[in-house]
Amino acid sequence: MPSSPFFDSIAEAHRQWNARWPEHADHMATVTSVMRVQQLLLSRIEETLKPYGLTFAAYEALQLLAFARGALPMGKMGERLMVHPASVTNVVTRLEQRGLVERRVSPDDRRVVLARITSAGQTLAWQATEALNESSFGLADLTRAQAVETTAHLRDVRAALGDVHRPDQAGTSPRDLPVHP
Amino acid sequence: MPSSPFFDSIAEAHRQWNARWPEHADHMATVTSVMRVQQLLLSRIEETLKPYGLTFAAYEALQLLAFARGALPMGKMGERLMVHPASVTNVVTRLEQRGLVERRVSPDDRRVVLARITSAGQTLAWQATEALNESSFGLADLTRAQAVETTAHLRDVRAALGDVHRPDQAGTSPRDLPVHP
DNA sequence: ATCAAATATTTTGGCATTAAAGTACATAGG
DNA sequence: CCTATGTACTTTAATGCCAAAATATTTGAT
Repeated sequence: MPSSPFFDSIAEAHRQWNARWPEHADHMATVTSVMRVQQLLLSRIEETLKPYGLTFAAYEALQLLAFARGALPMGKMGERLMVHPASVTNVVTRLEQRGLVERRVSPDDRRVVLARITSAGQTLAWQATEALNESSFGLADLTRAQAVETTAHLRDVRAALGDVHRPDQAGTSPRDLPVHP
Repeated sequence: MPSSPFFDSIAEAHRQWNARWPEHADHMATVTSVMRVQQLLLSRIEETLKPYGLTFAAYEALQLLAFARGALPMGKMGERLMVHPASVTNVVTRLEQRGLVERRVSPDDRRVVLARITSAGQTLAWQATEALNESSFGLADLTRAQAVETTAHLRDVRAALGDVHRPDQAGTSPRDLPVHP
């Protein structure tokens, strides 16, 4: 019996829940675990990105544009990143101010704003990606096998949340649900 | 081959990463999965809590006080919830304005502020908890077995992140690392 | 006893996110 | 045409989070 108040705070929370609502304790523990891991990962990743002056949100946007061949419409970026359109406006504005990204109105449709990464942006994106890879995204102490297994289980969770089709029935009917309902 | 651009956006990202940095693609996919699941869970949970006027952060603080016997120091709340002290100040202020929580200075140490749940707060906490339990915290479509397995794998991840001791060696030496370094 | 260091909380500032309203543009139907 | 409706993006407002500075209080060392 450890002397510190909580050896594993999630196990402790599970016990408390189990004492009152045993039917729901397991799902509660899963949710709490996801939240906690996300919190820890995010802080490690942002620590790695800090030298490059990038938040994780900014990195994701920049990396998306780095992968893209040419320019992307703002709306497409929001879809891919699965964030609100206003968030795209925010992050692209800040990247643009630093000269990492350029905006221009689409010649085809003047409602559309296209974002394109600059060469300075490409350089920074490559460096930041290298740093993240080197740090294994904060998961250096996790074996690749553990990573693969965890991802597989989380895919089940995503399936239960409607983010993906049943894993054993790939290619059935693609879904095109709006991200922002 | 699905006709929609991304059948599973995480599998797609894994392929892209694997083509360039095969050593790191598995860890990247794990991180991306965690982030995505957290996002989906949080939005479901906040949807469930909306009728009670609670965000998830507010719910967690309120529930912590509901479980506590008496009053808790603000700092203790931050430790338990693993959030920044400023966040505790914020959320308690808002709960206090709604009459769900009361603040008072500790008689023992006048630097310390104690927070205690009111009876109105207890009632609301109980109702919100019932709603979350009913919704299985957004994971109603996940079996309990899947929930348990996922939690176990995430415990490995937490262990790799230093959040918990090695799962097979419980009770070694309790750690008392500060949450906010 | 006094003064420096540590502790507990709040304040301030910056960034992120969402919802809702506003602006500009495109398109389809009369 | 030209108007109604829809689309793409931005702006605004509210909330939340963290980091760092500020404030108040206690503790420890000389």
